[in-house]
Amino acid sequence: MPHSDLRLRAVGVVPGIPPGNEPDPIPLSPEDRAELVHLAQIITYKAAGSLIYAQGDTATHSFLLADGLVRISHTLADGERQIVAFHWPGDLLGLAPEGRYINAAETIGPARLYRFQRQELAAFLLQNPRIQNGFLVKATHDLRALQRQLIVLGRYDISRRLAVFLLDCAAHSCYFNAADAILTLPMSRDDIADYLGTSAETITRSLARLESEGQIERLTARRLKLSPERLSAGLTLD
Amino acid sequence: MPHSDLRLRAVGVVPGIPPGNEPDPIPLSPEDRAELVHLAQIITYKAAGSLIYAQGDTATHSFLLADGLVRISHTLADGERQIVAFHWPGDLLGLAPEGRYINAAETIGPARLYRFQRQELAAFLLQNPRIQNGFLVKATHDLRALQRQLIVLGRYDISRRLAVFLLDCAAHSCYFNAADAILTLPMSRDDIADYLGTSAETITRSLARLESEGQIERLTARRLKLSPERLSAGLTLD
DNA sequence: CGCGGCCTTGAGCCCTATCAAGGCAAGTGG
DNA sequence: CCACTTGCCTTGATAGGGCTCAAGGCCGCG
Repeated sequence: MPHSDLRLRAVGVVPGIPPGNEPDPIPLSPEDRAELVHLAQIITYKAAGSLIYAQGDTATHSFLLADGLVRISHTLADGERQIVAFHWPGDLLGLAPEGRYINAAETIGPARLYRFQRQELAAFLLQNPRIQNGFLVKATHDLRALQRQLIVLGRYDISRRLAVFLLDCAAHSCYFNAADAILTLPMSRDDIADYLGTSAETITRSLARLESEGQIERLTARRLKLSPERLSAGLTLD
Repeated sequence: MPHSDLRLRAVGVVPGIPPGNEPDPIPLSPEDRAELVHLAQIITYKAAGSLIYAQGDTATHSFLLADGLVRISHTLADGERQIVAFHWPGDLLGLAPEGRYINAAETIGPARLYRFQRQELAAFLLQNPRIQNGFLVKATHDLRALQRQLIVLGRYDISRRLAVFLLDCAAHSCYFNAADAILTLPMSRDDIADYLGTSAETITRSLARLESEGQIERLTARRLKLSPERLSAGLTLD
């Protein structure tokens, strides 16, 4: 292959003012990327909802998502589920510090990932400070993204959580057509609800509310026409 | 000094079954620690509520908390505040990926920290893979802690959020006396509320509720006698 | 002793969870 | 091609947890 699609996704600061624009990835030299690819095995999932690893499994591998969308979820003893993150191409998965995965990782639609043996990867990173630095920067980005989600869950009502979420989705060009401002949601109401700390019914009602306020237009359940300016108008992030 | 108090705090998996026990820090060799100390400047704050850095400030330094307690908060445009983390000794602060601090960092009581020039630290880490690896592991721990907080905010009612929080506090021996199970809260109701995504009034009411259920006993506003088993009984985490 | 910050308590209302039922769309087998 | 099934989405009714506004109490400090 001429040059692989291995990359480390950077996280923008805010609900991006211009949706459809993804920030530049965290820099990795072509040589470094080649070395990583060399170390990795490519895993492909064709079906949606495939389990990449389960909560509680022995953590044998780490992953780098090349293509597709993955949800990271944690199920409580009473069956409640919280989705802790959606991972897009360029995101790292399974960097569990302990011997076991804390969360489950499942595909949403087809996906392709690079798979690394944890021990091998760890040893490799120690030998390659620049790449390890890329991983550290990536972890820092992910920390910031989680902090922002914490703010959203802690301080926003559901409509605003949803507005942030839709804008976040719109930042990924694969699901958002900037030309006509149409977002194609790849995940179910349940997934969105479990990500935003609410219920699927409330997601539906909030979408209806956003529509009545002219912030979005529901073409079908999964196809939404966004008005990015109106969506971000009510938000106070940054 | 014989051996410094520089260390990288590890994060335990759960509301620790035996409170008062802190997990072993992330390993750093004495030489590595000495090098880090050499690179750092020591900063001391005597007053509570001292500003270490403000939201939006140019990010010139990173910090490692040696002693004391620090809150990391983000204030929204409408004045709402969310506390994104409390930092204990051994935690890293100000690892902002961009040029500016996203959040503010303020002391809660007296504090002492190691301060690093960001650029210097970055260059140093590139030269010292083992130390950089320690930082990467630390970031991974922090990621996990944030994920857990996300689960708590997304799926728990306020009483249970509070139970988790109290157990977390009790994991830090400086504020928890394991002998008599007395926790001395270092922060105000407002701080707790802004951390748990609720209001100070609700914190008070939830404390009252926990007391009526025999999970805690309020000696004074800031001194609580905990029943760790009962507190963790209602929780479903892990 | 008095002041101010912090904590507690109360009342009313709104948002959202929950339970329940119905609609829609895509896929399957006859 | 159509009936049926199944998963997902929407809508309704109701109850309750938590927010907000407001006032009063407590404690530490000057």
